[in-house]
Amino acid sequence: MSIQSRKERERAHREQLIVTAARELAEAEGWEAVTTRRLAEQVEYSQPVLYSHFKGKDAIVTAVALEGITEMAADLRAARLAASGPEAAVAALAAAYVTFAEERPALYDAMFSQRVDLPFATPEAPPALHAAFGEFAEAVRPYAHGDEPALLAETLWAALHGLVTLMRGGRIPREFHEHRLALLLARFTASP
Amino acid sequence: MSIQSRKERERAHREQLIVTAARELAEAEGWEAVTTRRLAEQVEYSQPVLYSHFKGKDAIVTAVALEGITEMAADLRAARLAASGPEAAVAALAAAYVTFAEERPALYDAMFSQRVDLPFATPEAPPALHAAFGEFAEAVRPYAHGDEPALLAETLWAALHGLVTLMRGGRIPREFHEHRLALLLARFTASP
DNA sequence: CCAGAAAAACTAGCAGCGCTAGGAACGAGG
DNA sequence: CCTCGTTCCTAGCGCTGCTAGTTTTTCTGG
Repeated sequence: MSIQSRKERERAHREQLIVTAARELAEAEGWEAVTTRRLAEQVEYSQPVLYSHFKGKDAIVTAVALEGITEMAADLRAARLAASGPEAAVAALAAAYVTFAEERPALYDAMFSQRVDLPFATPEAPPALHAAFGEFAEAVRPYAHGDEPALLAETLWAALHGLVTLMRGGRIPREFHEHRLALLLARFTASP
Repeated sequence: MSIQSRKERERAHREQLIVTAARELAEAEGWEAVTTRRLAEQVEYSQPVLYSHFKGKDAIVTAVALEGITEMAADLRAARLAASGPEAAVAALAAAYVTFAEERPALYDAMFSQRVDLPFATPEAPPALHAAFGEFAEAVRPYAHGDEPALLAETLWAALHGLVTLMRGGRIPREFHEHRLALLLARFTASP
C-alpha cells in the first residue's frame, strides 16, 4: 500500500517536472525550441518516459496552458477586486490581461494561440477558465445595457486578444498601445 | 533577347504555379499539410527548384499572404462603397472582413497568424495592405470623435481579428457570433 | 536471502520535415 | 561538332514527434 502510494507520488512529481521544464523552456526560447528530446534531457530521463505521462507533445502544451489559465484567473480577479469603481475595474482587468500576455508570451500562446485539446466554451471547461471568464463578465456587467454580460465579456476578451496578438506579430505598432487600449475601453464603458 | 525574355516569362509562370499550389494545398488541407516535398510534387519539379525561387518556405507563405492581402483589400473596398451610410459602411466592412477570414482560413492565417517576413505598420508595407487599412480608417473616421482615425481603425481591426481567431480556435462558440459582432459595432459607432 | 515475475526505463529506429551540396543533362555560342 | 554555362535532379544532413523491442531495475513469494 505504502509502496504504491510512494510510486504514485514520485510519478506525479516527475510529471510536474516535465510540465515545468516545458514551460520554462518555452518562456526562455519559445515553443519552437521545446522538443521532446530537449525536454527529456532537461528532466534527465529518456524520451519515451514523456509518453508514459502524456499522450503526445500537444498534451504537454495543454498542461502548461492549464497552469497559465489558473494563474491568469488569479491575476484578473486581483486586478478587478483592487479597483475602486466599475470603470476602473474594467480598465484594471484589461491592463492585467495585457500585462499577463506581454510578460508570459509563451504561456499565453499555449492558452490561446496553439492548438490544444481543451474544452473552452462549455460547462466541461476547466474551472479556472470559468473563473477567468467570470471576472470579465462581472466587470462588464454594468455596461451590458440589457445585453447578455457573457457575450459582452467574450467580445471584450476577443478585442484584447486581437490587440495582443497583432502587436506581438508586428502587425500593429507597439508604440500606441496605451492609446488604442484607452480607445477600446472608452467605447466599452460608454453610456448608451 | 527573345530567348531570355521567354525564359523569364517561364520562370515567372513557374513561380506563380508554386504560389498557387501552396495556396490551394493550404486551403484544402491546412498549412501543416504544405510541405516542400508535396509542393514540389504538385508543380512537377524537384524540391531544390523551390529554393531557386524563394529563400525558404516562409517566403512562399509570404507570397501567398500578399495575394490574400490584395484580395481582402478589394473585398473591403467593395463592401464599404456599396454601403448606404456611415454606420452601414462600418457594418459592411466588418462583415466582409469576417467573411473573408471564415471562407479563406488558410489565406487569413498566412496574412495574420503565421510568422511571415512582411513589413506591416510602416510606409514600406505592401500597397495593398495600406489600401485595406485605409478602408478601415475611412469607415471609422465619422466615429473617431477627435481621436486619430488610424488608431481607431487598428483597434477595430484587432477586435475583429480577436473574434475571428478565438472563434476558429474553438475558444468562443460560433453560435453567437452575429450577436457579438453587433455588440462590438454598436459600441464603435455610438455617439460620444 | 535468493529466484522468478512484473514493472519501468532505455537504446535504436521509423517516417517525415526544411534545406543543401555535388553531379548530370541540357541548350547556347564558337 | 565541341565546349561552356546554366538548369535541374539525386542524394543526403540534421532535425522533428513518436514507438517497438530489449534491458535494467524493482517487487514478490518461497
